[in-house]
Amino acid sequence: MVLPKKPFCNEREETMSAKHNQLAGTLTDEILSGRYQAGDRLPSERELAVRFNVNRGAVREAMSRLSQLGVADIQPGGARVSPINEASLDIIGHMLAATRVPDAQLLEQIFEVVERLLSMAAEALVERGRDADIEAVRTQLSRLFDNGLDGEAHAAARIEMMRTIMITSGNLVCQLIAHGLFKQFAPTLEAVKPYVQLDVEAFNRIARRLEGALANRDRRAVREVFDDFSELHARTLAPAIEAAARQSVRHAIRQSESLLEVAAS
Amino acid sequence: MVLPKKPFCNEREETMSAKHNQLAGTLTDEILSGRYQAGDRLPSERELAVRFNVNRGAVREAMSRLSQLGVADIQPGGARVSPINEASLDIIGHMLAATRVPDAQLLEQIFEVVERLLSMAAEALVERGRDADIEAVRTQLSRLFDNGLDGEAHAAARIEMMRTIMITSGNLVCQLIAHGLFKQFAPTLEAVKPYVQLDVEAFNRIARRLEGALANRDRRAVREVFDDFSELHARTLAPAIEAAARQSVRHAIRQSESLLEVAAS
DNA sequence: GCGTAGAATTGCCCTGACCAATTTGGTAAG
DNA sequence: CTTACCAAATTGGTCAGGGCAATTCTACGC
Repeated sequence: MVLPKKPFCNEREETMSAKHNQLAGTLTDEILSGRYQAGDRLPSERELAVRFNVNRGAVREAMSRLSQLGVADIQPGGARVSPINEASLDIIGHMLAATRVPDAQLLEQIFEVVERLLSMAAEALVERGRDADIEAVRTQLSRLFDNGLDGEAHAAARIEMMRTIMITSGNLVCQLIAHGLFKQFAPTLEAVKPYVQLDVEAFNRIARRLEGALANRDRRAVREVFDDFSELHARTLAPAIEAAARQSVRHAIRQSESLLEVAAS
Repeated sequence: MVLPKKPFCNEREETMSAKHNQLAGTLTDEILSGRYQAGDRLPSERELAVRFNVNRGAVREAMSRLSQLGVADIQPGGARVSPINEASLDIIGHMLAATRVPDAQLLEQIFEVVERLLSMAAEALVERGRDADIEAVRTQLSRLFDNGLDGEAHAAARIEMMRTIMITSGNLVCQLIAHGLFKQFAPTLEAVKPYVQLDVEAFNRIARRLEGALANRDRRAVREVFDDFSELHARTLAPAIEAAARQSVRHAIRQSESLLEVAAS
């Protein structure tokens, strides 16, 4: 009975194995792809079980997942698909991965939201934050000045700084949204990173301004800097995403494979 | 075979019956209440099954839910509870309901986030929105001028207008967050509404300003109005929430009942 | 003390079945 | 032709019990 707690060592997260996970993913993708319209009845559990050659229990777990994801309204008598805008925030990840080309418009919307929340968190930080937290952000900020960074590393450092700001903000809601959004965006970012073209000059200018705003705890300045920062950040990532999208049209194939894989016991 | 679609008539939403739902709720509450610390091992499926006198399948579905909620990291060998700040946005509802007194700080944080997103949506609306959408918001706005409204109806109308703005914004991410947040906040709001004390004067002033800003599609004015609106809105709800909290200390009891109910087959 | 093999535990999946509620389709009344 | 209503089929929810693979725990040997 040696200390059974705090073994926070699970490195390999979310291998997405487990049949019910695959099934849930497949079904979610099918719904998101428009194969089932909002209001349509979903096939019954038993039917799905034979179609994908899995046990009904697994189907039930997958359906339960769909229900909590908010893409399906499941109740005795039958399950129906829900309108997309009534779903959970967690479908963003599916939408990013499901469409063969990462939807540029969706990414824009994500950045738009992140910008506002990031700005909010930063303002809270300079207004009510502890010195230590501000110092932590400044440390991360200083890394961006390293001209030796390639686009890939710079993008990672930027995202990390954004994450830190939103997490250190005392606002739990902000933390949860940030965590969820970044977590879902991570795979897309991973695929996009190699294509990032960096405008070092522009970033250094902004970083310097942010540095000053943080040091002075100037709330208004922080807000303005982050408006510009977010815009630049989005403008940097957008073309990279487009480039990456052209490269990988294999998403559709992978999706079909996943479907067959599940179907093949 | 008469049109089997569009029966969007399910009025009675989420009765929260179904054992696995109750179980998931109970477990979530137990985790959120701090009975299990982050990193602790959760009891095994089999143990939970006998403890709550339910089948393992039900336990599995509940656990699956916890996993997707992000409060537990479940993997072969045992399930452990995750840090709260890595959870899904959907735990907010549990946190609002679980604590006997609706946490004032949490509510403040919710309002803070909603304000930002609301402002964002409103700005997008006046900048890129269609006339019809703006007209819809103005219609809802005009209802707030009805001096006959009591605090309860006024609060409902306000919330509804906020919802409309965030939903009509083309931003899907904003829509999802808004929908999720309002949905989770609804029960609390319902309990609080009767205690609302209305400052009609202040609201009318703000409504008039908003009316003008919308009519002129003045983005900057919209932003400023919503800063003030949100502040007033929060200041109106806060004391009502406090009053309601004093009234209902029965939450803890209800929680215990729910636990026993599940345990009693 | 340390590492390793075996045992116990645990999550995962399966078969097969029953119940209660909804849906469905047809029938009778208006 | 429409409407109200009733029975059968369908469907989700739950249950029992068992096998498998991976992890965790334990004890043994070094």
